[in-house]
Amino acid sequence: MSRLHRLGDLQLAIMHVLWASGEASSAEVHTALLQEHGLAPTTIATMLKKMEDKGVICHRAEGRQFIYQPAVAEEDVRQTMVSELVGNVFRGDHAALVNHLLTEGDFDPDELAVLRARIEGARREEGGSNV
Amino acid sequence: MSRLHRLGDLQLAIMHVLWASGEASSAEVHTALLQEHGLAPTTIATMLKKMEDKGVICHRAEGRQFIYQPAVAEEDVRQTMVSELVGNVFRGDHAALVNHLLTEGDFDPDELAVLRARIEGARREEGGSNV
DNA sequence: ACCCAACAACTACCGTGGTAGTCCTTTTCT
DNA sequence: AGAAAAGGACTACCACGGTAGTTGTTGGGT
Repeated sequence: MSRLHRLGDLQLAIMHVLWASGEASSAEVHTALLQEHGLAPTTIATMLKKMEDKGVICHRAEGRQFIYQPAVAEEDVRQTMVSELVGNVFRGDHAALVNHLLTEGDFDPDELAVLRARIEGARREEGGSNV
Repeated sequence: MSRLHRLGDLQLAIMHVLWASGEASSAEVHTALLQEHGLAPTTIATMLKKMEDKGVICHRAEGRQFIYQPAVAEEDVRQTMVSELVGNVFRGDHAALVNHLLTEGDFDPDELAVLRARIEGARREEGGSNV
């Protein structure tokens, strides 16, 4: 039932590296995040260890190196994080969040078209025969 | 420029009480949250103090009691929290979050209609004639 | 006048995210 | 073989959210 995966900023950044590349060594994650975060290699290694304890990633040894892989799907994490945001900030009103995004965000016409199509799809799915 | 207001779960729950009622004493906040959280009165009081230190609420003395008021707008907090979620979880792709919500969330037809209207509005504003 | 209840203040403690240093082992290069 | 580099293990620390007990003061009721 996809228990909740609440991740911190750095943890999410690391997960994105792993999701994108499928797997990566500590050093690879470090170099991937060096530009935006500029952290020490040991920081990444420590975080990877903590994340493995947490169960969101797992590792396999390759020679002396550890190769890490995601143990949770990006979709699951998104699910958890969005649910929590909706629950805590928007008091469970997910439509209010969409509204907020539409009001605040600058969407270009292409994105809006995609979203409109999505809504049409959801509407058909939801209402079924009668709408 | 509305610096970032990152709030925890309990802090958000407290803020909702204050936003809803305009102002409240520690005891009032406690009773308001008693059902869902069931926390000790001192816990609420401590949290209120920390939040005031943080600058998200302020208080005024009324007799021996402190009456707390929000010092940040709900919209500002939403802005911060959503921006952070979009940045950290969706890598800045706000449309992806809307997409996620449309895919995952169960919206009833009414909500969908409202959202569709919103999108139409945004589209006109964005791409169409000047506004 | 006195005692109790209310309430703020202070202190304490835990978990976790984030950051990093040091140490120990193993491999590799000279 | 011996030194250096690489990389995991262990330890340490800080900030902050969350949770709550203890203390001290003060105002109100009897």
